[in-house]
Amino acid sequence: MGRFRTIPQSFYRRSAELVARELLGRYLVRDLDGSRLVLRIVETEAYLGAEDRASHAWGGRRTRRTSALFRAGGFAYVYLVYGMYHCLNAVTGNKADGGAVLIRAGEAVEGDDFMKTHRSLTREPRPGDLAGGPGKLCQALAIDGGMNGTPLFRGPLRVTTGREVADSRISIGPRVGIDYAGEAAAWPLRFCELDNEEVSRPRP
DNA sequence: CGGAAGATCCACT
DNA sequence: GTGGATCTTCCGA
Repeated sequence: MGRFRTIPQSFYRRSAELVARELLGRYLVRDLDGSRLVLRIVETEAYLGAEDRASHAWGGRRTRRTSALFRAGGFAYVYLVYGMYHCLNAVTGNKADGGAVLIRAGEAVEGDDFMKTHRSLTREPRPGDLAGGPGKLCQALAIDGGMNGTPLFRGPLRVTTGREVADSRISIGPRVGIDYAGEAAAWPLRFCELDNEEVSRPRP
């Protein structure tokens, strides 16, 4: 039995809020060209689906872009933001729920040299440089739209067990970059490991 | 069919 | 702290 044991699909078939909290401390493993890159997840955000104005599934709208979001929990939802960066989500709940967890930041555990290359960093990485934000994280692991809809419970991009982060070590705050979402903008659905340097700005 | 906006990041002042 | 990059997607006309 290896160090990184893949988490089964059933883990994701629960509420986005719960999955977001419990993804902290788990490992995101990426197989690429015979190498293995591993990030420990330190920041997530839950998106609740139809009732959540910040969610791409708001109002139940289902478009070409968001179709993966309406699958059963456990699949990746990857989309392009601002024409330049990709964001990785884990779909949660049951089919057609529209819930998801945005994986916002991680700390490198294996393969940091590859991540550094993927991020086009020349100098020595400072805290947050490698994967301290959703766009950076996807660059570090070479994740793009081609991984949209792929399973996270098997295959070249997957989530594995890891030491659980205690409640007392989790800070909770409003989500980032969703000021347009009205009331939902204030909902406490962002989860970070307390005092972790890789967490993105603004630090809660 | 046009326009606006976006779950971001970086360089610059 | 501010603005620019960059382009797909979506909605309204």
